[in-house]
Amino acid sequence: MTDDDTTASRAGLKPGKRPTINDVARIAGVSKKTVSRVINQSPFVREETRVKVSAVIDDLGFTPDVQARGLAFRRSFLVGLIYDNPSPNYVVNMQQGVLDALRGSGLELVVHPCDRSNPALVSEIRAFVERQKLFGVILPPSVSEDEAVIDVLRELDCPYVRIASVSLDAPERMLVTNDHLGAAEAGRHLADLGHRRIGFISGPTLFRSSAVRGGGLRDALAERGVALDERLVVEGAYTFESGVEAAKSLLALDPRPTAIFTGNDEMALGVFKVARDMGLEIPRDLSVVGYDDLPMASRVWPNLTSVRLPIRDMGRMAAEKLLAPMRGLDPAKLDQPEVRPSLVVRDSATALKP
Amino acid sequence: MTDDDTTASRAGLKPGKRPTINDVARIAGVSKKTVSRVINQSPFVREETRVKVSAVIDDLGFTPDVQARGLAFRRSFLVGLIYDNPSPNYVVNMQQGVLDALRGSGLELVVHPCDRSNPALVSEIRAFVERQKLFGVILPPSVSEDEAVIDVLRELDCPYVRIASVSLDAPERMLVTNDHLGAAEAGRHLADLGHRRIGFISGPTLFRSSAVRGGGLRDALAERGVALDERLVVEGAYTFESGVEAAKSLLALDPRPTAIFTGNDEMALGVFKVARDMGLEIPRDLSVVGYDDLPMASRVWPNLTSVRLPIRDMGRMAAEKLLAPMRGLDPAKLDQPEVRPSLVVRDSATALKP
DNA sequence: CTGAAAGCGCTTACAG
DNA sequence: CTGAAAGCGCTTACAG
Repeated sequence: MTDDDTTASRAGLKPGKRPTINDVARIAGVSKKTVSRVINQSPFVREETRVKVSAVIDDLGFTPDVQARGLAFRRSFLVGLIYDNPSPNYVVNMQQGVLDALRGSGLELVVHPCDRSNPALVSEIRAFVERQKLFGVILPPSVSEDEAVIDVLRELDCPYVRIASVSLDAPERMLVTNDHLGAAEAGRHLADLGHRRIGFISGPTLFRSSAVRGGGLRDALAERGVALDERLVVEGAYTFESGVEAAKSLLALDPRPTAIFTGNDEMALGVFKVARDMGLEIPRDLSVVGYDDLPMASRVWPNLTSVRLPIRDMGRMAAEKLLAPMRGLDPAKLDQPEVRPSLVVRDSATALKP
Repeated sequence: MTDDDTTASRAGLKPGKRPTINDVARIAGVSKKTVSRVINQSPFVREETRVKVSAVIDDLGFTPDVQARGLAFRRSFLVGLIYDNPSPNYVVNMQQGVLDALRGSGLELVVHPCDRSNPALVSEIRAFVERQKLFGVILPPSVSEDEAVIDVLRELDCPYVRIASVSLDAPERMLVTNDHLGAAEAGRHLADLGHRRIGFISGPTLFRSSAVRGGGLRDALAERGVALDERLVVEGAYTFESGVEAAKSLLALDPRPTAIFTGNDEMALGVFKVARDMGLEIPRDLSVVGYDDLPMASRVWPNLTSVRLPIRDMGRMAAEKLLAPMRGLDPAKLDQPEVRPSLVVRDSATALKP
């Protein structure tokens, strides 16, 4: 088949130029408004017309110009991901999940890292959302918990979905992760291994999940008749270094805890380091359970027992909520399974020797 | 100051609606074309006029509509990052570097992971670039080495910058990382520690950097009078698992190598695992040097000696090349320092005991 | 150095 | 169910 056989050349389209809605209309013998209706899946098009126009669209390989549509709609086809989570693994998994949901929708993903300690945070987000007239925004923790940011999105009439460990908004704008459950599993695991003196290195209080995870641990232990000693609770910052500091203070106690649960894996590795420096062997002398199940959890020695959050799935589910109205679905009633963390048992926690 | 004092309300602008070029023109008492000239920094505007118009722009907080500009320019204000590197750390650092350069430019970053083994790779990239009419694209390895992808970008007249360990394109479209140098540093380090039987676990041949790093190692050893035994060279896949397999085969040799250099850190951790399983202690019984200097290099035990690539800087420099024409600069003559990897010496490689 | 007209490729609002 | 007109907010090409 030569170029001259294509519909494009038969219709006398300029080569090298993309076909427009006018070309489709002319060739299909309808008005451009009708083509527009077909593109936008309007029900007010006769089936026969729809088929005819669709055939021309496919034949020409026509795709509507996003800028022109955006200008007319006063809305772009870009989804923003605004995040302040410092873990590369978290960020990349989240991005991939969002992209999973966006695939085939014609929407693209624009990434926007931010820093909540930056005084210009809100004005920068405002400028970003307003300039790009974003189709919608996805907010993982902790920026999802920032009401000043949310206020701006509401004011700009920008759809959003928040991901958080507690319900902060209407169901159609929330994806709640059951962090209480994940921490509870970790707590039960340690209690069932016989541990009674259990240390907890929490995340920073800026993250709602820190308190939720602490609550999950506390409740699970209580369920087993074990009280969480508040003197064994230390606040970390979700970083390796903060894990080191917290572990030093916990392991300097006498008697020291026989097990430590950390709010994330980075801090668990800080515990590993301090234990090694003190000549303690994990898990023989100290059991450790982390949270996040980073790839390195299964690379370090001993392999780290950790709570896994399905981050990629979370990204996908949040994006699906954002797209639901476009697909004629009710985002509040989306049939999404609850996001449940699960404990991945490896070698860093073991039964307490009597 | 009340709302009624603002220029916007004095001029009778509708509240809640963003000011347009027409508002600026009317208030400044010029035509919209003149405002357009000011926005686009045309030299053909009298200084007095420029100042007057700029004042109104600032006063109104006017920012041009990106969709409308995009439609008229036939080009969006989006930079695409197309990548297939599987390392989350690499990806996030690269994104941050690109964003460093984009900050303040009004451009946004659209991420596009891809898979070179996907037969639809080229058509998907074409659709992405064509639909969004990208301002430009940045390509890290290995997709930067894919000529079919580059052909499409050329055909679509989409500016791009490639990042690679060898020069594959004109200087204004290339950021070359001196991987030969990085691997050579690793090689010299091991030779200087007295190692003679040195194993090399390379990356996949699909990555040009694999061969370049091997060459750097070989040349540095030769420089020290040490020959790289080709029987001690094994191809890995840049994954932990492939590092495990490669390490098994290398450490089963008799005599086994006294040191192993790996094409990346992931594979180095595979070596750690095998050594541990075999009862070999690093660095006493085996020295290991990695490449990438992932965050976990300083978390594992012993801390991993590794070659660091300034990935974030690379992202920034590549993006600066892409933006140079917009800033009236010549991208080929940009004053960018050469990208030089550097060896970060830690504890995983030590002097060979006689 | 400045401006009135036409156009970028779509959609909304209104008719029929 | 379908269409002609006007508009989204900018820029290009042409005058002056």
